[in-house]
Amino acid sequence: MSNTVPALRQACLDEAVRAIESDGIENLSLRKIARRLGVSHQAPYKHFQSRDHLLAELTANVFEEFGEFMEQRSQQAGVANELLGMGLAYVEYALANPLKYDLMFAADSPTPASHPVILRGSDKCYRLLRASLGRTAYARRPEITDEILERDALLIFVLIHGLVSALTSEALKRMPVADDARLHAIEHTFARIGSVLGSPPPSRAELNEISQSISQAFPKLQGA
Amino acid sequence: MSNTVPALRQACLDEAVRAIESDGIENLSLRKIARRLGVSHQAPYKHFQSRDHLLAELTANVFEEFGEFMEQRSQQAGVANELLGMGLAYVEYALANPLKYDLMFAADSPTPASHPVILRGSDKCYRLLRASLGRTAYARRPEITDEILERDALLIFVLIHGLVSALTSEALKRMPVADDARLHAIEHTFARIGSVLGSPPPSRAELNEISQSISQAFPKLQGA
DNA sequence: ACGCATGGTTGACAGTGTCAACTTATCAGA
DNA sequence: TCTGATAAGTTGACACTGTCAACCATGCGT
Repeated sequence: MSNTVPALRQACLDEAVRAIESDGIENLSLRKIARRLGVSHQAPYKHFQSRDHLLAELTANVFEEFGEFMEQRSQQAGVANELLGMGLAYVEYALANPLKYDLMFAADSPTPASHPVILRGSDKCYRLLRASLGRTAYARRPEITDEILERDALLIFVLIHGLVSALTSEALKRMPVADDARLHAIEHTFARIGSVLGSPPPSRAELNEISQSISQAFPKLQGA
Repeated sequence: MSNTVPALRQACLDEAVRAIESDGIENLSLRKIARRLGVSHQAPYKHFQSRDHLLAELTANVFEEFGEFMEQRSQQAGVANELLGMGLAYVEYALANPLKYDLMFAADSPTPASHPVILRGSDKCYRLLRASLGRTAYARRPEITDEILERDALLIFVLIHGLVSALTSEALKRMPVADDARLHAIEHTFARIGSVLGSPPPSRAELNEISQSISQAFPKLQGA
């Protein structure tokens, strides 16, 4: 077959995620990968034009994994809680894989605009959110036009992304945020998402639903 | 005087922000700074233990600048609009200085937890937000306990930080977000902050106030 | 049998952070 | 005034990085 993927290419990608997760993303070095794979320092360059191209490929893969994770979780949650399930999956994935999350959304190194490969996975993620939002009761309210729905989809992303970003930001860890606020950040955020969309505050029962889902998804709220 | 700050030290810091703003933060090199200042490659090390120590110092300065900017703007806005003024100042500063913003909040390189210098400025920023929130009508509602206020302060930070982060993220620039939603993201977010805090939706007049402040702060919504 | 693309090699170059050692100059205290 | 220490700046080296260039093997289509 002419389309078999060379083994080394995949091995590089695999080793790269291991390296990133142990040494951090900006300490990733193609030479180190080559060394660990017992191969010459130039071998990876036969499969990736440059370090950034490898990063971009990796990012695309992570986006796909991320999207699949969210899709699966939101389906498991059932129609009524689809959006909540997806949101929690988002946070769960991000907190469990902070470096992969950085790969996707950190402004700096990994994702120059010149690597369209990345679209492969990132498109899907956003469509997932919008589609899910479109299926909620909220979307059936008469005043919710397509335009408003689009704006609110972005707003929800902003909120959840901000939550994750704040929870993993080194800066915020050091700010004088009350411990209670930090501990309940996820719960509090999800409890207020309805209000953001103009729904009445959640009922006692809905709040319990949320708390329960959260304590299930985050048995131990992450430490360092 | 024994406490005069060496000129080279300040020159390094100044040159560093210039370098960062032209070449990006991870391309900052102490050697390049030394070269541009016409000085040997080791001279900066007499003033900064390591590259990261310089970055940390820089970050502390930026945090202070950021805090002062927000404080000033929120005072200008007057008591009634203090919080709105501060929020807009936050976004304005971040969009005008994306690399400085990264310096403060990017997870990766600049801010290892081992550089307590940074607290110097970051503490103040958060206290500013909480104090400002504490002076609003919202805070005088009987059901708003200290605990809730703390949680909401964090929630507001999450929302605004997420907004900025989304607007500057390379990933999001490429996602299939509707143009209208992107263009009105700031406006939409601020229009909904009240709802997040459980206030009734803003009146027509309040919405106009917001739009006006925004178009004043962002004469041209930023391009690339 | 030939040629040639593919995947691999070694070698070099410029650039980086950082350690170490050497040179000054400045300034305090004897 | 001499002395010595300390701060500020120098040169030199080392290990590391990404990447260019050239070379070598293998295997496949003509």
